[in-house]
Amino acid sequence: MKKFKKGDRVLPAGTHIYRPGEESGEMYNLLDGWVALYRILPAGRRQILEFALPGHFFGYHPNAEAATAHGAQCLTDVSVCVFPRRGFPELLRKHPEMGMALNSIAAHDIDRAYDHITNVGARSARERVANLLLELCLRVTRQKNSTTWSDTVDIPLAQHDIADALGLTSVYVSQMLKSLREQKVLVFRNGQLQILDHAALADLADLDSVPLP
Amino acid sequence: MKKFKKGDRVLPAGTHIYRPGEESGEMYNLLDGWVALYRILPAGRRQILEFALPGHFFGYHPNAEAATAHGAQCLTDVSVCVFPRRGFPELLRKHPEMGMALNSIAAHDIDRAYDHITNVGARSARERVANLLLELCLRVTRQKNSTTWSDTVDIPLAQHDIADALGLTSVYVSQMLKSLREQKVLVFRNGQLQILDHAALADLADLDSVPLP
DNA sequence: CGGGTGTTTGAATAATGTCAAACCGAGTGG
DNA sequence: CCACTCGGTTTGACATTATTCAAACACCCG
Repeated sequence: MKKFKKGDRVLPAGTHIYRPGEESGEMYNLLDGWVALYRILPAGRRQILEFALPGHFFGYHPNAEAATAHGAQCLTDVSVCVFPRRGFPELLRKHPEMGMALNSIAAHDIDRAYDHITNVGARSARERVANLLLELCLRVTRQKNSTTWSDTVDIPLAQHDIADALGLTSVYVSQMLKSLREQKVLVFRNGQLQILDHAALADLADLDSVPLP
Repeated sequence: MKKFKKGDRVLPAGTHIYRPGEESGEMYNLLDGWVALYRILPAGRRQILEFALPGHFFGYHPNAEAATAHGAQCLTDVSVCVFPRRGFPELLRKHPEMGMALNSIAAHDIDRAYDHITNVGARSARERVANLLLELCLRVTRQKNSTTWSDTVDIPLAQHDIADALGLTSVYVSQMLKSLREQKVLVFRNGQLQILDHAALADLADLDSVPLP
C-alpha cells in the first residue's frame, strides 16, 4: 500500500483538487483539513454533496477513465495522500482485503449520502441546520477519539457552505442560526460550534445515533 | 455464485422486504419489478432514497450485523434473488473479482445518490419532477437494451411516491405534472410516461447524460 | 484608513405546503 | 347491471416557508 502511494500534497484553502468534468487520474486520502465534494448546476448553483474529514477516501471512480460529475474543493488548508488510479485494479487483485475495505468505505459513504438525501428532502430548514451541525460535531468528535463532549467543536464552514449543502440560502441559514442561538440550542460563530442544549438539539436533528452521554 | 444463492422469492406489491431498523441477514438482487428504498422520519414522513430496478443489488451492509437505517418496499409485484449475508466475506475472499464488481456497483450507487441530493437540494419542484422522470425513463430504456426511444415507458409510481422521493407534496406534484402536460413536455398517467418534447425535457431536467437521439 | 468578504436585518415576493372538497376509475357485493 | 366504497388524483383558497433584494454591519487584512 505504501509503495503504491504517489506522495503527499499540501494545499491551501480554496484549492480545487479536481473540478467537475475533469479526469484527474488520481485518488485521495485526506490526511488533514476539510474538503467539500460538490456539483455545479448550469444555473450556477453549487450543491455540496459531502464534507470530507480527515481519513476520508475520495476520488475513486470505477469506470476507469470516466470524468467525474463532481468536484472537490479545499475548505481549509489541507494535506492529502495521493494515489494513482492507474494500476489500482491490479492492486485490488493482489490484495483482496483492500477491496473489502473499500467496500466497507463505500457502504459507509452511501449511508451518509442517504442521510443527506433524507435531511434535505424531508426536513425543515431549522431541522436541516441542526442535523448537519450535530452530525458534523459527532464526526469530528469521533475522529478525535474523544470519549467526552468538548464544549466547543471546530467546524470550519461559512454559512454559505452550510446553505449549499442543505439546499438553502445563506441568508436563511443566518436566520435559522439566530433562532437556534436565541433558543439556547447552539451557538455557531467563526467556525466554532458550541452546543448549549444537547437534548433539544438531538430532538430537533433527529439523529439516529445519539452517542456519548 | 450460484451455489451461494439462497433462492428466489416472489412478492406481491406493497410487501416490505425489510423494514428500517430490522436486520434481515439477507442481500437481494432484484430480478423483476420495482422496489423503493426508503426511510421513515419520526414525524411520519417517508423519504424515498432510491428506486431499485431489475438488476439492482441491495441490502448489502458492511458492518456485519448492524441494523439497516432504511427499508425496502415493493412498488410492484416483484421477484428477487436472495443471498445470505452470512458467509459473504468468505465468498469475497475467494473471489476477489466479485469484490471489484461490488465496488463498481457501490460507486454507481453513490453517483446516483449524489444525483439525488443534487436534484432535491438544488432544483425547483418542476425541475425535480422532470429530472426524476427523465432519469427513470433512461434507466428503464437502458435496462431493456433498447437503442431507440419508445413512445411510452412504464414507470409504475404513484404521484405520492414521486413526492416522497423528491421531498414534495403529492398535491404539488400533481400540479407540476399538470403544468408539464399543459406545456406539452410530457404526460404521466397511470404509470405510463410519454415524452412529448425531448429537448424541452432534457433542458428542464439538466441531465448530464443525454443519450439516444 | 480603505476595500473585501462574510454576516445580519428587514421588507416584499415567490415557491411550496395545508386543508378541504370534488372527482375519477377500479373493484365489490347486491 | 347497478350502487357503493376506496384509493389515488385534481382543484381552489389560504397559510407558511423560504427566497430575493437591498442596505447596514462586522471583521480581517493590507
